[in-house]
Amino acid sequence: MAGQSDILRRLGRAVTRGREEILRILAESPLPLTPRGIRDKFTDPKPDAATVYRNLALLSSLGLVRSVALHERSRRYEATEVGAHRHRVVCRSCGRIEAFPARECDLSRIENDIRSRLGFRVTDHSLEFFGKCPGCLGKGNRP
Amino acid sequence: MAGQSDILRRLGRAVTRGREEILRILAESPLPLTPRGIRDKFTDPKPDAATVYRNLALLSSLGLVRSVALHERSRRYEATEVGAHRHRVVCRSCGRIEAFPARECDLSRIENDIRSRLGFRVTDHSLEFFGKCPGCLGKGNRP
DNA sequence: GCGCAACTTGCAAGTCTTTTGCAAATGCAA
DNA sequence: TTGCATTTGCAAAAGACTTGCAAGTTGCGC
Repeated sequence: MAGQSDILRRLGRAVTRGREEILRILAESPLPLTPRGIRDKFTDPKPDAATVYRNLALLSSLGLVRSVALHERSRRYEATEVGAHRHRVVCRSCGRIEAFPARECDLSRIENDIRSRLGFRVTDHSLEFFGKCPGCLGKGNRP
Repeated sequence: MAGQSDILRRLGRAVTRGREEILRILAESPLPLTPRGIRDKFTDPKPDAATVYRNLALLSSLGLVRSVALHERSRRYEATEVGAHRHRVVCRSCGRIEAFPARECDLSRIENDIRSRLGFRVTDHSLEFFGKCPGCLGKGNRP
């Protein structure tokens, strides 16, 4: 998809291998990735970690990628897909993350409520579920 | 509230000043605090940062406190109040965090869906809204 | 294609949060 | 009060990110 490179170009930002790869890697990943995980998916020569961080910050400020907070040590990023709206299920035992496309997450009423009661303009939200995955439920550790 | 100290005692964990203070500080805070922020609220002598981290890990594993991921550099913690269920609104411009007691966040249908479709047993969820607070909306920076 | 200016990258060093080892201090049950 | 497991403080380390700077690329006009 050249659309995102166009966005970069139009904003006067260079289209580099690093940036295109990050967008591709995130677009192909079913789950959000850490900066480290992203770098690992590069074929050699891998970019410096600092470059990955800088590019994620840039792409994030342009709205092309988005960071996801999953109570982990490191942050994760995912590609911003127009229209698509995913949430995640995280296993507290093994850390497994699974995407969960909420068929209808109607939070618009709550968002309206927030606007009228607090004067906040909500631009996005994050919704994650935590619990135990089937595998860990079977093992019966810490039920 | 002595109930929480009882829980510690019953589990064979010592009831120390550090632990009681953390529970009290979090219970009194309207917003989730970082480990650093918690330590700052101690009256001298303040515990070592390592102790705060260790105790937060302990209290968290016992379910007495819970960590909240707000896309910040540091994690935040809040006291677990039975029944109470809060969400937060975070300003992307100034970082201001506001508690938002959702009158009805009916995610139970989604949680049921997750259980039946993925086999995941959901124990809790995190829901945060991001946007701009009234103050920053007024300033008109990055509308 | 060429060259310049602006933007990017790699590298190294630095910051900040969180974790860990260990000996001294403390909590608690008997 | 004693004994012993649990906790704490301290110091060092690990890990995630950030920043300064010189060298390397990209984009644009020619």
